[in-house]
Order: sequence, then structure tokens, then C-alpha cells
Amino acid sequence: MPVTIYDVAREAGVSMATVSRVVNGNPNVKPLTRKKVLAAIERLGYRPNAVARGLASKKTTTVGVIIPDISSLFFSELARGIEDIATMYKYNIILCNSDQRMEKELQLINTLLEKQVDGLLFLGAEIKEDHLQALTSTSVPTVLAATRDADNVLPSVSIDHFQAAYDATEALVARGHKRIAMIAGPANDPLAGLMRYEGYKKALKDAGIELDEELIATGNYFYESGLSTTKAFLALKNPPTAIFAANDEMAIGAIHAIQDSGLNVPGDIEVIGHDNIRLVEMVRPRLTSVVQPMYDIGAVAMRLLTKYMNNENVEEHVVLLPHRIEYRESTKPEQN
Amino acid sequence: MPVTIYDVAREAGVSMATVSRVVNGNPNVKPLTRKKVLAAIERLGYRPNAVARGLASKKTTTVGVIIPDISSLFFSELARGIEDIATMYKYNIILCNSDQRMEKELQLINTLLEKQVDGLLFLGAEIKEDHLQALTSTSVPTVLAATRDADNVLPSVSIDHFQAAYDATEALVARGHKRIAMIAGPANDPLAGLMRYEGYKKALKDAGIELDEELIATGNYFYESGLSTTKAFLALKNPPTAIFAANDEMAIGAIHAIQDSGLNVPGDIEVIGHDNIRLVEMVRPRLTSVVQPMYDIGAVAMRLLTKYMNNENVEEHVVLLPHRIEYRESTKPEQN
DNA sequence: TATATTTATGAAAACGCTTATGAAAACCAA
DNA sequence: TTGGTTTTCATAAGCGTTTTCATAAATATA
Repeated sequence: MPVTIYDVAREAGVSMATVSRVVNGNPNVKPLTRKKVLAAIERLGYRPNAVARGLASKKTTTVGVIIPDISSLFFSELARGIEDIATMYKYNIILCNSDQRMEKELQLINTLLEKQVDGLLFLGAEIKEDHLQALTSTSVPTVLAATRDADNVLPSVSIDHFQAAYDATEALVARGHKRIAMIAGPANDPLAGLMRYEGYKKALKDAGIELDEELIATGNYFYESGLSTTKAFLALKNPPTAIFAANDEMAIGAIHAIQDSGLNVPGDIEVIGHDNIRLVEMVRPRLTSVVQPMYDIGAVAMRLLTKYMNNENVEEHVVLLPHRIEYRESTKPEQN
Repeated sequence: MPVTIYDVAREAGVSMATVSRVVNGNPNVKPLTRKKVLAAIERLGYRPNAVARGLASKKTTTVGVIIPDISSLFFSELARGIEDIATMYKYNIILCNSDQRMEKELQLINTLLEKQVDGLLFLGAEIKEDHLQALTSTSVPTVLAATRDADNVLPSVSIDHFQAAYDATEALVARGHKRIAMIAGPANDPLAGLMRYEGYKKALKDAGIELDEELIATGNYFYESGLSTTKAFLALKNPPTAIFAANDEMAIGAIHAIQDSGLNVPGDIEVIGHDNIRLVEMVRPRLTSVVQPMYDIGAVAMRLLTKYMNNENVEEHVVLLPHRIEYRESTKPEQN
């Protein structure tokens, strides 16, 4: 039988209200009384029941996190940022994998709301009407991380994917390339998929390079798809001299496909990846990549959420974190 | 104001007990009544409050997971296994990073118990007396994953680290090597650190190869330490012809150190890693590695925990999952 | 000293649900 | 019909806190 606040009250010779005050650090308790209560707590090994507390106070100090796949290098880094800040603000995290399946996402939102989370962090790709519907019809504050809804209805933390892709492509242009291939993400992924593709197109256009459909492939963000799409590129009668991949794993696949065919990176073909996951340092040549600050996105999103949960004032509800390109050996120095 | 079970009861013209029965699938409800209640729930958009339910039923359908670092490839894979099975059994996961710091681990155990989790999954390295004390002094069932306490007091799911390291070393011996180096883990890590080292030593001994202290280095499981320790090996006047690393990241560091010095893997030096994380396929040459089934360890541990939470009978509380070596290009075919 | 304030404490009512307990209703056999 | 079962449901007592409200004690003010 676990010891309750009532047991402590009796042991200390006070009322449970007083024990509650002591436990919650309410200053209106005489020092002597506080000491007595603390002693009783110690003696009995009292451990407050957070569920009961949650029912009474309507706060659970728990936030729900819906994430596509925690085993992904990208999202696990993000999750770490989330959790660190959550801990800092005394929140715990209920972590759920959605696999980006809408039905599951909606169901998870519901489950987490049932569990009375104080806030919700949603990571994913596409935010559809149903998501918006589910997330705005509740009073529980929600922040999107590493994604955004099209109309910026919900608070979100991400980077400017369009500009990031533009910059990466431009860097390739600046190195004199005319035939720049892209391994894009799925088109139903509005940011990492579509936006990065748009940035690539715009950069080519601004450089006066005509778009060649042959040089555009769609991958699924996994290594394998980088490998296979690049093999196809290499089989072209006029293959690319540079490749921009929508994420690092595919970029590394590209490098290996190039190397496997006897060509050299960056000598024959230069490669730029995206996200700058830890992997980029563990490959030869090390991968030049657009830095997407995953940890920071998670951390900032969580911080933002705490503000909403505390009813603090928030100046800007859509935050775009800065990106930059980290140059490594998969690209050559810029020629000018 | 959220709608409560009471509102539903009024709307449906029944008592709240009946609503509760319907919500919880209690069969003792007339079909017609059930339909009325369901309709009322639908009409009002009722969403049961899991906190209140938890208080009344003393079950939260939530389990706590203490993990060293979710951003690690190794642990995030494990976490995925845990979460998948948890979902399957209708549990949610509260995920906490411990960074292997004992103080934090103990504090997390306490926090999770306050939150009234139905079970606890502990992942880490060393299980000390304090851990045992904290974990056994509660009635909340606990399972260790990817680790074990020395006396097998607590239920656990892991592999036979000694044997795994023995097998890896033996594989190198079978390839004719006499100078086999090991990049071990920290000695205060009893399994992945110490046990794997012991397995290595035993295999050498059984092969009649004398232990050479020069060929033993201690790393921290990160890529960098594989790189630096291997550089030191290569600087030896009599360098190793094979390297066994206690995990894959260090093994990949070793490969790159070897390649950077102009030597060839496996031509000049063969390398075996441990764990078989997804990375091993994303490196050239692809890394031969001892398969530790991370996902399965997580999944089995969670499954085991569900049994304890349901008071089911458990035959064996210490489960050792099988391991094997996956041969890739960082080792040569066995010569016989 | 008497009065007004402030500070400390306790009693008791929520919080939203589950779960005995037991009564009424429905069913059954004889 | 009658009595005995079985179903179906309502009443109400928790579950362990927080939090109002009231009051008592302590302190300050006049």
C-alpha cells in the first residue's frame, strides 16, 4: 500500500493541505512546520502521485511527441533536442512513432489528448486539412517541428528549405557545373521534397541553365535509393558532373555508386547532401552538406511550446532557423 | 469545458457507470443501450480522460523507458523495437535520456514512478547496487534491455557479449591472423566493454596466441576514437593485421584510419565491428560485423514487460538473444 | 490596548473516472 | 403462475491530489 499525502499529514500532525503546500514549495508555510512535514515525508518514503496531482491540477507536466521514426538518424537527433529542453523545463515526453501514416497520426493525436498532455509536438512531413482540424480543435498548444503547414496556421520551427536547396545548387553552379542532377524527395513531402526541388530549379534558372528532366530523380531518403538513382544517372549518355541530394543518406549512396563505377568524388563528380547528419563525417570523401540544425530545431520547438503552455507572449509563431553549407571533400574548392 | 462521462450519461439517459462500461467494452450492456451511449459520445465528442481513469483504475497504460541517448544509432533502433511492441499492446512510452549518469538515472526512476508508470524499461551499461535498490524496492515491474545486472536479479534481454566477441576474434584467427588488435569499450561498461574484451582474450588464448598489450586500446564507442586508436596501432613498429572493434562506429573509424594511411582493407588489414548498425552498409568496404539484434532486444524486452504487467507467468527471466557474424567486404573469405 | 493586516493552517469540495454493491428487469423452467 | 437465475443498470464510495474558503494566529498599525 503506497503512502499517501494523508499518511504524511497524520505522521506530521498537520492537514494534507499543508503537506501539499510543502511538496509544492508554497512559501506560506512556517519553517518549523515545513521541517516537520519534510521529516515525515522522509520517514515514510512518500512519493507524490503525479496522476492524482494531474487530475486535481489539470496539468500533467507531460508533452506528447509525434515523430515519423525515432530510429532515423535525422529524427532521433531532433528528439534529443526536444527531450533536453523538456527536461530543463521539468516536462516528460511521451514519444510516438507515426511512420508518417496519416491515420496513425490522427489516432496518436487523439490518444495523447486523452492522456491530457500539456502540449503537443508534431514532426512529420505533410500537414493536411485533417491534421489542422485535429490540432486546432483542442486547446492544447501544439508546435510543428521540422515542418510547417501551408498557411502557417500553427506555430512551427524549421528552416527555409527552398533557400537551402537554392544555396546548395548555386554552390554547384559556382563550381562551373552545367549538368547538375538532383535526387529529390517524394513530391508529397511539401518541404524536404517539393520545396528543395523548387529551390534547385530556381537556382538553375537564375544561372541560365536549362532544366534537364533526365537529371532529376526521386528517392525515398534511404541510402539504397541514392545508390540506385545515381546508377541510373551514370548510365546516361550524358551523365551529370554534380549531384545534389535531398538528404545525406541518399548523397552517400550517390558517392558509393560513383565510386563503384570507377569514378572519383569530387574529381569526376561532386556531391552535396542535405541535413548534415553525423554520418557525413564517417564516409570518404566526407560529405559536403547543407546544415539543418536538427538538435536546435527540436530544442527551439520545445522551448516555444513551453511558452505557449505558460501562456507567455510569443512574438513570432513561425520560426525559421538559419542554415549554411558545410564544405567537405565531396566538393572541390570554389573556382573564381 | 471538456465533456465528461457525466455529460454523456445525461445525454444518453443512463448512468455514468453504464457509459463507463460501454467505453471499456464491458459486455454487460444491452445492445440498444450501447448504441444510445455510443451515439451520445459521438454527438458530444466525448474523449475519456486517461488521467482520471488512471487514478481510479491504478493503471496508466504507460511505461517508462530510461535510455542512455536516443540520438545514438544503437539505442534509437532499440527504442523503435520497444515502441512498436508497446503500441501493439496499447501502451505509451515516456522516453528519458540518462546519458548513463547514475544520479540522473536514479532520479528518472523516481520521476517515472511518481508518474505511476505500469512498468519500467531500463537501458544502460552498468547496473550498480543503487540501481538494484531503486528498481527492486517498488512493485512496478522492470526489465533491463541490452544489459544485465551481475547477479541476474532483474529480468533482462541481451546477447552473450562474451561469446559474441569470442566468435569475432576467432573468425579473425581462422583467417590466419596472429596480430589481432582490439578497440575495446570502457572497462566500466561490464558487458560491451569488459565482456567483449574477455571474449577476445579467451579466443586468443584458445588459439595459442599471446596477448600483446600494445594491440589493445580503449575507445569511447565514437567514430573519432576508432580513428585515433587505429592511428596509434599503425604507428607501431609491428602493427596489427586485423582489428576487432567493440562497436561499429569505432570499426568504421579504424577502416578510415587504415585507408588514410594508404593501406587497404581487407587487403592489408581486416576489420570486424560489432552491433551491425545500419551504418555498416553505408561504408566502403562494407563492414563485417557481429549482429546484435537491437530492434529485437527492444521488442522482446517490451514483450517481456507486458507479461509482468499482466501477471502472466514467465518461464525465463533472463533472455539471451542469438547473435551471428554478418560477413562483408572488410574481411576476406575464410581460408581453410 | 484595540484594530487592521498579514500569514499559517485546516476542512472540505472538486477533479473525472472505475468499480463494488445491490436493486430492478428480463428471462427461464416447471 | 411462481420462484430462481441471469442481465442490465444506478447509486455511491473511492482513487490521491489541489485548491478554495474560512478561520486562527501572528504581526503591524493606530
